[in-house]
Amino acid sequence: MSATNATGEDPLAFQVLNEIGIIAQLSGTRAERMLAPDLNLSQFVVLNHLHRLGGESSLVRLARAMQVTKGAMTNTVTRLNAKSRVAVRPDPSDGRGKLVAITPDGTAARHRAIAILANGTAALDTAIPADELQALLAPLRRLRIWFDTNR
Amino acid sequence: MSATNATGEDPLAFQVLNEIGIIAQLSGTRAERMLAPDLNLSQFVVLNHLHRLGGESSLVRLARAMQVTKGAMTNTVTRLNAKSRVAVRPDPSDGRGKLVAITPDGTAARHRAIAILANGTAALDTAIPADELQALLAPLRRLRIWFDTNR
DNA sequence: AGAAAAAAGTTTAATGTTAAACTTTAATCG
DNA sequence: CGATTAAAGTTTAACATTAAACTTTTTTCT
Repeated sequence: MSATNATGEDPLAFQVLNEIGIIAQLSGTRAERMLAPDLNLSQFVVLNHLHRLGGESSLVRLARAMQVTKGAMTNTVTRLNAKSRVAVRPDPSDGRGKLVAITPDGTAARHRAIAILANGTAALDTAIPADELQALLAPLRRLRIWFDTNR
Repeated sequence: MSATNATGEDPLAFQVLNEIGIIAQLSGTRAERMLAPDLNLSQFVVLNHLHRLGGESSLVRLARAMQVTKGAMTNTVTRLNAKSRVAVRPDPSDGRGKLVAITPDGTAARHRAIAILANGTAALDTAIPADELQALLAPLRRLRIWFDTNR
């Protein structure tokens, strides 16, 4: 059984994942460049998550949400904490745990980042119609959920 | 002007790129795990590219095609060469350049990798209908081309 | 209650990446 | 031509990440 079909093309799933991989890399490095040197992308994603959450979260929950290891999250939170963009306190109900919350400084940094990134994708919004982006969203979510479930 | 709309949601482009980023990460680490320790993903992508190309390519062209730096490609090609999966020779028409070609060993490694990866996404093919994947392809290509053009 | 297992977080070594400096060769242009 | 500029490739330092070992605390089980 060959993985390439009669036309010599890669299987459909490969093609889709290949496009997704390239887009992720290009948009990721683009975002990194736009945010640097104030924030890196990992730090922004954590701030954004905490902002949406509204409250506190633990390191392990953050690591799971961001799909990184606990060690990587230790690193990211340590750097955010060093710039007072998050506040970290011991979990009063669990001696092992810590609780991480976004600070006013962190909220301000997130706000600046959102403005920068939105500005950076403004041209995209004009190049690709909103309904086309909208149509992508549901299937992409299904894909993401599948990978998230089957790992 | 705020980047979040009246419902408090992220802008559409953010949501799409966020899903894409997560899928890329999950599918990438999945592929890495499946290929290890024989190949890593970068090496596979280079072999796959050279196979499709059919001929030789230079380091810089490979680096551009894979969207990585020249340094990263030096690293990847050096490792592939060490396992005789590519052959490297000086470019006869340019004293600075090198030409990289896939070897029979490289073709075999690629073939094994394709089989492994196709097997790994077989479940995906049953979970997500082919026409849904097919429908994703064109808009994703447009997105990829936009990011590729505007960097 | 006590022992064993699991979970939260940190640390370490290894890996792969980028950006930038550098060497060598080719192309440009005055 | 000769000098400058650009391009191909390598090397280096810095950085983010992972996997795995480790410590501390909590949960589970008998």
